[in-house]
Order: sequence, then structure tokens, then C-alpha cells
Amino acid sequence: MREYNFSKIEKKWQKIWEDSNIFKTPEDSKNKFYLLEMFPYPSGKLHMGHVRNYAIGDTLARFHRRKGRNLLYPIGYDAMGLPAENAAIKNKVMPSEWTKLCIAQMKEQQKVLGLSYDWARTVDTSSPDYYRWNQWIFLKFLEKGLAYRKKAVINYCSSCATTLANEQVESGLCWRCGTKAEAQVREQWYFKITDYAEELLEGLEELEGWPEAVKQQQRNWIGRSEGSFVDFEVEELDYTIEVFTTRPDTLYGSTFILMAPTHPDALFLAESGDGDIEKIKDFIDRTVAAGSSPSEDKEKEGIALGITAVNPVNGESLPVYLANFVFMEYGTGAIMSVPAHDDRDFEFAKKYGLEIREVIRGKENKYDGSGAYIGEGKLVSSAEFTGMDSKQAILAIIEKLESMGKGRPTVQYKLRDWLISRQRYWGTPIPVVYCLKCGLRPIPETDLPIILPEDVEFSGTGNPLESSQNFLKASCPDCGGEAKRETDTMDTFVDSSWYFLRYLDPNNDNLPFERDLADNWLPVDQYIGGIEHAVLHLLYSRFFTRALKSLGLTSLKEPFKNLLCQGMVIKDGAKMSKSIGNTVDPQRVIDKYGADTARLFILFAAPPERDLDWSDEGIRGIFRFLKRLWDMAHEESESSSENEVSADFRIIIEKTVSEVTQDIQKNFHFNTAIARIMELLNATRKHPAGSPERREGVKTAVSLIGPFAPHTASELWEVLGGNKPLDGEAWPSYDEDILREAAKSMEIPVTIGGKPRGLITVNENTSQEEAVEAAQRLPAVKDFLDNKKIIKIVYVPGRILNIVVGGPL
RNA sequence: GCCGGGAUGGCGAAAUUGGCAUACGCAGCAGACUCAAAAUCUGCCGGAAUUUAAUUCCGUGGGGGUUCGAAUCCCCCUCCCGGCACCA
Repeated sequence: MREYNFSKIEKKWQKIWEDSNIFKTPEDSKNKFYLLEMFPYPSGKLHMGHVRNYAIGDTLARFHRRKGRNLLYPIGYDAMGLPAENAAIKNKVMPSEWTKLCIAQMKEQQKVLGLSYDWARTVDTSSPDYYRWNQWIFLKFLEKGLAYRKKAVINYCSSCATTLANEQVESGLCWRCGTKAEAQVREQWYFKITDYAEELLEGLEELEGWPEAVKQQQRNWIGRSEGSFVDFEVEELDYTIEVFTTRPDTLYGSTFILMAPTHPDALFLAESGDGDIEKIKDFIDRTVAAGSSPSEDKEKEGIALGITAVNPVNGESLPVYLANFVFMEYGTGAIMSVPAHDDRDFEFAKKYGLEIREVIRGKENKYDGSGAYIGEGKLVSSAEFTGMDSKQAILAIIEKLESMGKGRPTVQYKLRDWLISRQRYWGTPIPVVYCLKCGLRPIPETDLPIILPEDVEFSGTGNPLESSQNFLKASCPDCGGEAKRETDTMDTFVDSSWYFLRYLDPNNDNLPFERDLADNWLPVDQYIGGIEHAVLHLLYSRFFTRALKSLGLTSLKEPFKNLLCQGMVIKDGAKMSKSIGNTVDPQRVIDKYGADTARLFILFAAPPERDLDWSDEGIRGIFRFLKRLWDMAHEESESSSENEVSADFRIIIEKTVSEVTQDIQKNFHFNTAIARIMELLNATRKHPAGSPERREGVKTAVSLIGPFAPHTASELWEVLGGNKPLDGEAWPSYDEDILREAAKSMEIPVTIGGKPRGLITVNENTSQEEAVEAAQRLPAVKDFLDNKKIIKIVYVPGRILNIVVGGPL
């Protein structure tokens, strides 16, 4: 018998697949299936998380191909970003070279895993052929007002030496390196994702194939709230403070007004008041410098501006403060404070001795003043609205404000525009220049791409692009005069926001992609990736898809129809990480057991969405299984399948095929699918070598394991006399009639008072009386029925017979 | 604090619509083969009690409920993981 030399057969089949080109995407997009994995950052080395992602993807790919779908299954590299640039600083190697090397290594390892990609479509975002289209799209966005520049308080990571988008700050820390994000005021480039806030929120409702967790995270991030603007006129000068509130029902309880320290009119207002201007300036500087601090609550602080504003509904004068917890970026940057009904306002009022006035009463009879009551209730001390419910009062008070011209209903979002400027080299240059005469000018489309220069210094400080004289010096596209080129590059999340479109048309020199191809192949039927991108890549891509649609480039609203978020790979109770030192190198596992065993173990050990516990012992069990299959298949290589298998065994085969098929396509339960195949092999093992059952069982197992362990299965399929490569064979079908017939006669449990006491064999026509009779013939049942009164009989045909008994007769 | 997900043998995990809890695998134990080991094969493998066996009782994080019947449905609680974090 031939030895299971996995490394030899894996190489053999990888070569056959490459030479035969059988995984090339069909032209025909009818009955298409677009299968996509989140493309990797080419770090050079695969880790287990990648292997898991690809094992899931490739299994689905091979399954759907054999099910007759026209499959698009591409791969690429998200190749721009900081690691390459940091390597340049450290090792004096150009990021482009370093990246090329890493991609080559990564590709090599992906090939070793036997993944069935259409390699001809590979996309490398660091290539000018790719990033020129980032620039092209940027110019379209600029034209449409979807890209713009503004000065604002931004997040800055000193370790990465660049600004960050809101989504890229996690609990106040840089998402990439964990450094505390600093608040700075800078002029930066933004994409106007907020234009799509409502659409992006509503669109989630249609995404039935997305995990609830991801949708919920996006909902929270978009953060829609309904409320009202209310105008408070300043008494000392002609100025209106517009506030945003979600609780107009508490308006009569408002006792002061708070504004953001970064409010553009803060100083101007202070000058008209009797506050201490120097102290106010100092307060503003201090709060801006403090930025947003992580985790622990900042103490609430404020300073009076020395002016008052009038509550439009009751004419009361309210003092105006700046407060460190009020955001300029949300609402209007000013709020009406109702300390009796808001925790934060309560804390502030207590600290500064401000009035606390109850206007909403909950279930309690009296407000005890010990804290804020933030729930809804009946209004008190609120003029004509007293006695109304909160809900009713919200509408009535907005109506009153509207009729007075002092307020209007509105919807606000937490979502902010996407800051895309990065002060780093290894990203897409933003295609604009600053002309001494004409100011900011976009570069004409025909002059693209703006290529990253090579004459740069990677000193570790400052933006390397500033060091390239060739790059900096430009001429104005309009007047031809002297101009300075923009040195900010784009956030690399721009690259990944539309790469799935470039796969459709990777060599197009005229457009990022042909619209027809996008219309035919999108949406992605199955996307697979990590949940860490729930509000980063996945939100940006949804925005891009909608923005590209408004530019007329596609007709699609949502890019990803179904999303599968795989769990982490865990070892010894913690996520595999270099710092903990619990990593397992996939290459070593492959060397020892082969790619098939590695893939099969990863799919078998847990369902894909759950975290996966790596186990060195577990992988040996999988290896044993493959080896057993190998040995059994070789035993049958010469046997013939002239004779029919027994009816009982036929049922086992049909059932296995049916269950494996369901498990894969319905809920990605690869673990149970593999278990079913193991069971089939265990049942097959009970029959002697050379028997029809043995041959048929092994052949079915080989065919079914194909998507999971493609090299071994392909080899064994050949050994068993398959005349086509396994991946060219149709996925086995199953006979519904045989399954239906088999379901007619079955063993069902007999329970007494719900406790199982035995089994009876019934068929579809067995009546309750017959079933009970059969049950009474069982000694175990008889013992329990002796001297007992039968109170009730529950007979569910094909399921159960439950006899409920009372006390002795 | 708010939102989302989870808790089943020694371990990873199964269980259709509420219908035999623990499939499949790992580890463990016993046996076969072997001079021996590895590999392979066979059997056992939730807990307790009955002093063999068979049987009975208990058992899906905890407590209550609905039901002929609950891992599954309802209410309350505990713990773990993830996300957001003063968003007015």
C-alpha cells in the first residue's frame, strides 16, 4: 500500500491546478457566485487567522463550483500602510521593494495551502495601476463635494506620526499601535460619509445575511437621534445660541446653557459678558489640550461666560457656561441643561451650585433631589404642558417652538466625516496642488497617476514626501505658475473600500472598472472576514458603494449580500499573539501534517463564527482520519462496483450526502459536515474490504471531503478510478425518495411522564393504539405501568410516545 | 453605564418545530498485534447509589415558571467575551 506522503501529493495537485487553469473565472455571470475574503495586509508571513479565513473560503469555493455556480474567487493584497514604511526607516529599504518581497512570500504560503483562487485577477493596491484609480475617484468625489478640506480638532497618533479617522480611535487609543490619540487642530481632507448617514443606517435593514452584531455596531456608530433645535437669545448682544436636544419635554426644567470650549463663537460671546476673559481663554486651551481621554471619566469642568440667554417658552434668563464635556462636533455644540433629568447636567449643577428643577415625574410621587431622573413621565411645573406624558409633550413643545419661530425638529447623527489625510509616504498621493496664485487646484484626470517619488528620505520624523524636491515642485494646471504639491496621502482604508470592484476588471486602463461587469457580478454573494472591521472597512465600503452609485459608476447600493465573521484563533485561553508567545506557525503545522490536515482541523474544531481553540492533540486526530481514508481508498483501488449496496447502507449514504450538503450551504456548519463524513467512514469500516458497501462508502466520503481536504481527496478520487479531476465532478446529489421512504419506518422513544423508558419501531401508519400496545410489550415499560393509572397519552407520530401515569389503581 | 454574543462531560463541541442530552473528535482506561516501542485495530468512557450485573436517581451557569415533555420558550439572577463610552 502506498504511504500517505502528503507533501508529495499536495505539490502534485497544486501543479495540476495551476497548469490546467481550472479555477479561472467563467466569462458567464449567469448563475454567478462572488466569493470574497478580506484581502490581507502582506506582512510576509501567514498566521492562523489567515489560514482560518482561507480554509472557510476555499471550502465554500470548491463546494459552489461543484454545485455548478459560476464562481468568482479572487485574492489580492492590501499593500499600502505603515509597516512597510517603518521597515524602510529601520532597514533602509524602499517600501515598494519590501512590499513586493512580502507579497511574494505571502503568495507562496497561500499556494502551499492549495487555495483555488483565480490568480489572474490579483490586485496589489500599492501598484500605481491600482492607486491611480484612488486618485481618479478622489477627483470625482471632489467635483461632487464628497471630498473636502476643513480645519477641525482631529485625532493624532504621535507614534504613527499621522492623523486618524474617528473610526480608527478605539477607546481613545490608536487602533493600530495603542498610543493615546492627541487632540490637535489641523486642516485636513475629509470624505463626506455623513451625507449617507441615513442611507447607511436604513440599508442595514436589508442586510439579512449579515451578523446582528455587526449591524448593531454600525447602528451605534451612526448614532441617529431625533430631537429639536431650540433658539436661546443672548440678552447682552444680538446673538442666538442654537441648542440640540432630544428631550424638548424637559425645556421648562432648563436652568443653564452649556457650550463646547471649541465653539467658534465662545470667545466672541465672552467679550460681551462680565467673565474673566483670560481665565476663559486658559480654560479653552486646557480642555483642548486634554483631548479625549481613554476609559476613566474626566471630571466635569466649566466656566461662566458671564452672559445670559432666554428660555423661549418661559422667558427665564439662563447663565451660559463653557463645559469640557460638550462636543462641538455633535449637534450644534451647545446644549440646554436640565439637571433634574440628565446625569451629566446634574453633576455639573451640583458642582457649580446651579438650580435643579423637576419637570418630569416618573412613578415616584416626589422628586428627592438625590440624582437625575432620566426616564419619561408626566410633566410638572411646565405651564400649559403640565400633566402631559413625555412623548406627547415632546411633540407639543416642538410645535409651540415652531409656531414661535424658536425651534424646529431635526435628526442628528454621531457619525462624523471620514478624515482621510495621512502624513505618511506609503499611501496614495492626494492629487491636488496649491498654486501661489490660484490656490487649491485638482490635478487633471489625464495627468494621473501621481506616482510616489523614490528620492525620499525615511528619517523617522516628518512626512517623507516633504523631502522629495521633485515631488513637491509642481506647476499649476490652470495658470502654469509655481505650485506646491499636496503631501498628505490617503488613508489606506480608501484602497480597501472598492478593491472588490477592481477584481472584476483588474487590467482596465480607462476606468476603475467597467460598469456592466459591476452590475453583473455584484453584490458579493459571500464575504468572509474578521469582525474587527465592523465599523471600519465594512462601513467605508458601504459608503463607497453608495457614493460610486451617485457618480453613476454602478447601480448597486450594498456591496456585500452575505457576511460571515470568523472567530479568533485562541491558544491557552488567549488570542494568538507574539507578545503572549502562544503563536502556532501555520508553516510548521503544514510541514508536519500537510495543508489538508491543517485546513480540516481548523474547520472541524469549531463552527466558523466562534473562537477556535488550537489543539496540537486535536490535529493528530484529524491526521489519523485522513490517513485512514487514504488506506481504505487504496484497498478499494482495484475493486469493482458491480454489485448494489444493501438498502440500509444506501440510506446511510443518501443521508450523509444530504446532511453534509445542508451543513455547508445553510449555515456553514463545516464541523458537523466533517463529523457526518467521519460517521460515514466509521459505518463503512464495518463492511469488509472489497464489498460494494466498502467501495461506495469510501468513494462517497472522498467526494464529500473534497472541498475541505482537496489534495488528498483529488488524489484518492484518481486512485478510485475517477476519470475527471474531483473539482471537475458535480457535487453528489441525494435521492429524496429514498430518504422519504426511510423516514417512514423508524424507532421512536417511549417515555413515561417524560422519562425515556424504551424504544419502539413504528411506521407512518402506526396508530396510537398500536404504539401503546407495542410499548406495553416492553418489559421496562410494563414495570412502570403496573398498578398505575394511565392519565394521558401523547403520541406524536414519528417522534415520541409519552404515557402519563397517576398513582396506584 | 448602554448595546451585542455566550455558558452543555476531563477538553473542542453536537442536538430539526419543544420530543432518546452529550453525535463527531481529543484526552484517558482496558485489550489485540509486537521481543519491545511506535503505528494500527477492538472495546469502555457525565455523576451518584445499590457491595458483580442490571437498574434507579441526579445532571445542559443559578433560581423560578409554562408544558404530557424544556439545553431549546417566559421571568429573575450570576459569570465570561466583544463593541461603544459624557453624543445632550
